[in-house]
Amino acid sequence: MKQKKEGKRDLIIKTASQLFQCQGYHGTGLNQIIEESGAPKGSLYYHFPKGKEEIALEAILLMKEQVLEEAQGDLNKKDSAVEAFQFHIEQIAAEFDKKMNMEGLPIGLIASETASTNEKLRCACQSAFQEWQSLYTDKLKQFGYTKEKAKELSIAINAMIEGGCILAMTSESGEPLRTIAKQLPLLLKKEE
Amino acid sequence: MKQKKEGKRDLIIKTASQLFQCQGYHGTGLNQIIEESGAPKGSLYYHFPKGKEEIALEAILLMKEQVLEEAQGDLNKKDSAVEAFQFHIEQIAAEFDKKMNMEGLPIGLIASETASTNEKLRCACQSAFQEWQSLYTDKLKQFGYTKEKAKELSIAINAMIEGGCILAMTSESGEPLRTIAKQLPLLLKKEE
DNA sequence: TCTAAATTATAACGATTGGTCTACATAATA
DNA sequence: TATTATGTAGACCAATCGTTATAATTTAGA
Repeated sequence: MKQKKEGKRDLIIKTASQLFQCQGYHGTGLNQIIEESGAPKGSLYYHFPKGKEEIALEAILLMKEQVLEEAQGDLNKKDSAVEAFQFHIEQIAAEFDKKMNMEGLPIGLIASETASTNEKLRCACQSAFQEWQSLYTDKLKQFGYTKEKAKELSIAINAMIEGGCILAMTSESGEPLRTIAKQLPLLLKKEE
Repeated sequence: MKQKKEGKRDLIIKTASQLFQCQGYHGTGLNQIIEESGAPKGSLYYHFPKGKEEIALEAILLMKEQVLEEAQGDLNKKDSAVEAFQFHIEQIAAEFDKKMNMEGLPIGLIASETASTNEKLRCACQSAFQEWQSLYTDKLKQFGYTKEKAKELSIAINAMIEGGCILAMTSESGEPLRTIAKQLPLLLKKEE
């Protein structure tokens, strides 16, 4: 009952999330979401009466949660800030080396294509970025950085990862992200 | 003659370039390009018989050239790598503070939304990134970095700027880019 | 078992999309 | 001026888009 109810709706969100990361909001049509999720078209509007935008808002939440979860896990595995963030970025890089699944750009793609035309989606994306950056800030503070510095670095790291994912997608390789990870010892160097 | 010939065609490319940076390839329709450029629809297919993709390829070249020109100019104005790149990034940040014009994401947006579905566009974007990175590499070498280090840093800087533009668009402010510029002294610190 | 609610199937809709085509207009050249 | 080359206007097309609506089917609960 409850399991089946959550199934189709969640399947749509999950599939939409993946497609939006790879092709963007405008480049992904509802028919493709339906086909790839296996969900019925009648269900789409039943579950999401406000249509495509509503699906996108849910997809953005899912992207945010997924990255939060992965980042949390990765950042908890190491004892220093440099190692932790390098590990996290290298995990992302590894995803781009798998030829089977095309990896995408979480949040950043849908954010940049809709920022100027859809205020709801822009706000949802901004919220997601803020949460990611809060996690990074908290982690950096735990590693001994001042609140101010942690805040700045979380923005820089977020930008680097988003930009790195763009380069990875464009070059079809995780290499740019690994290059970025390699610069972290300097970027995160604590000043005396 | 030649002036008028270049006029409409270039106007289409310029307008398309701007719209693709703000809304992406799929989020921009040909009718909007025509309306905003003032060019005639008959001319669109006259000048670009291969259609939308052909316009996009030209738009990508223009984006590349515009950023190359700006970066070249900015980077030539300062005596140290840190100052030069900070200046360049701060110039970009300032563009996002102008409320009149919505600023976009050159190359990165069209790259990320088409990387998995359009090989020609992906390759054109990859080419553009390579040229930007080559300029950064050359400049860093001039400032005394080893070839190896210069190459790595050019990738990291490119990623930071692209990612920073995404954050700027999403937050409707140049502030994330200024925060990024502030991290450059450490990132570009020369190791002894 | 029956009833109500939830979900699905499917056709249709209006709008927009990128593209084609033809006649006409304008500019350039001899 | 006449001819050629270049460019424009605007109608049309098929396909796709996101959405609506209704009937049918399935599920859940009493």
